[in-house]
Amino acid sequence: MTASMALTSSLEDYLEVIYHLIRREHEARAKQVADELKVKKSSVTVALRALAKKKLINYSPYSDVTLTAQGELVAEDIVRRHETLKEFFTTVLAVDEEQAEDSACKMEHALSKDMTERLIRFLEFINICPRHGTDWIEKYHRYCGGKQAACDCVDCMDQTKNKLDALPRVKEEKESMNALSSLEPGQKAEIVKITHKGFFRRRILEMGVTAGAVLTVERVAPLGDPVDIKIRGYHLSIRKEESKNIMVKIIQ
Amino acid sequence: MTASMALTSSLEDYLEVIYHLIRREHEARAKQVADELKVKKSSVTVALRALAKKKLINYSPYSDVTLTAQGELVAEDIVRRHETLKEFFTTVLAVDEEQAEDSACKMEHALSKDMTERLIRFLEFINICPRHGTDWIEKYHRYCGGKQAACDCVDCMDQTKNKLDALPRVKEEKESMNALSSLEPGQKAEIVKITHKGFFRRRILEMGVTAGAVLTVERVAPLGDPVDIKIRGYHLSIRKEESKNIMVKIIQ
DNA sequence: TCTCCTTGTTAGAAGCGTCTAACTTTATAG
DNA sequence: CTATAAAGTTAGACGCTTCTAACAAGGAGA
Ligand SMILES: [Mn+2]
Ligand SMILES: [Mn+2]
Ligand SMILES: [Mn+2]
Ligand SMILES: [Mn+2]
Repeated sequence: MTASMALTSSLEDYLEVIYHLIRREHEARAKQVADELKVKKSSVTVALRALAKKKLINYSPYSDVTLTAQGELVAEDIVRRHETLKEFFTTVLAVDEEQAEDSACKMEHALSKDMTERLIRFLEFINICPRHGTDWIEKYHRYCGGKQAACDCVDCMDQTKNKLDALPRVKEEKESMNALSSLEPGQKAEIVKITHKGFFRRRILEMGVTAGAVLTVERVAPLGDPVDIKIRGYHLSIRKEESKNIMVKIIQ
Repeated sequence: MTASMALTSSLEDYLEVIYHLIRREHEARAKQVADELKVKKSSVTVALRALAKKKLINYSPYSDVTLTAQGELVAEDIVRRHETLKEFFTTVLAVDEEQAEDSACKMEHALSKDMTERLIRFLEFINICPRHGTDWIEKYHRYCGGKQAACDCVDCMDQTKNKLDALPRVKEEKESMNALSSLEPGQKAEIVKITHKGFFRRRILEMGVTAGAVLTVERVAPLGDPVDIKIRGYHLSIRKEESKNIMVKIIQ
């Protein structure tokens, strides 16, 4: 509405890969996008510019890519379509992982909102329905494998009825990655990524502030500036501005 | 193997439309292809050249298009994928005709041989299995419609077992269109299409040999030349060469 | 601080599929 | 047989996606 027609299949795929990279690797770099999609780096540059123009990613040359709020929504939608198709292919058609993945990623671009929801409902139904359950789909697979003409309907009513509470809706549980600046005194966290560049990056790396290191927040000054932390036995004072670029994962 | 990599989605769609036009209208003309695919005539010309280069159609400028043996096979394959997907969408997901058609035609290009067969087996299974039959899928539709949490499993074993012989595999029954030259004396047929051009076409049209007219073969001379027919009350003698270009549908 | 390797960008090209505009061929109706 | 309409083709263009080749930036180690 504000801008930008629907995405092309190609751009959807770029966005999807960026989404996964951020989830998996904590950052999306052009090289990785290129590798995933098996295209050359220069093609990625073009695509990134297109996605940025549509306000789906934050992109400036030489720096890594993040998703805008809009981009996040669109990416989640694409992934949903992808996953839904893939689940149908693997659990119902018993297609192997690789082909399911492959076909899903080609077809996802043509799966409407409505059909996605219907397909999800269908997959749910297969899992939930107490009469046919997983068992039913297994019968189908046997029917495919052997030449058995139809199913051997004897054990029917005595099927598990308590499969209802086992319905495995994937809950996505977002990777909890925060900026150090957002922590409260007393909290413990593991450093995941330092997004600083140049001089300051080198300085804090030298002081032991590296990915994987565990820190504890000691004190936070009134307006959040500075933040005192304990790391590798030392005490360290970091300015708020700088602590925003240190990404951590909270530890209980 | 002999030539030509896999077709692009676009070319598959052109081929598919040509196939349907020949079945439905007895000939495929560029204009109709353009209308079906909602593209301009000039785009069709380009596509036809591409398909001809791949030896899937017989094409020469200004004349109508036919499928080669190869093209027929490929087209049938495309249609099979299309129909399979569409059937899944309509009968299982209960998607409306138009959207099913639309999505099927976009996704068909990414459905492998293997997956098509699996999907066909799945649709068969749903129809055949004596335990769940059509009823099962109807339950699914009710489950979608109302908020009913699962199905009401009471009438189970006593389901129709004789649905096996009602399995509705579409048998395709090819439209029987023959050349007049292939008929035996005594046979009756309706004229479907006259593929002659120019002078001769005008002449026989004037004599009442027009699409829709019904004729009876009276005599066929020793080597098939000439063929005597009765049409609109008149008798007519047509040379064998010329009767090859008069397409008819046999009437019992 | 300097050097070199990796990562990223730019420029220019190509293939595909489509379009518009102008032209040619074929069919049809007097 | 001729005039006109319809169908088909050609030429030139554009957008999208990708590529290759050459160049630029950034970072890690000497
Ligand atoms: Mn995809
Ligand atoms: Mn995908
Ligand atoms: Mn299609
Ligand atoms: Mn189709």
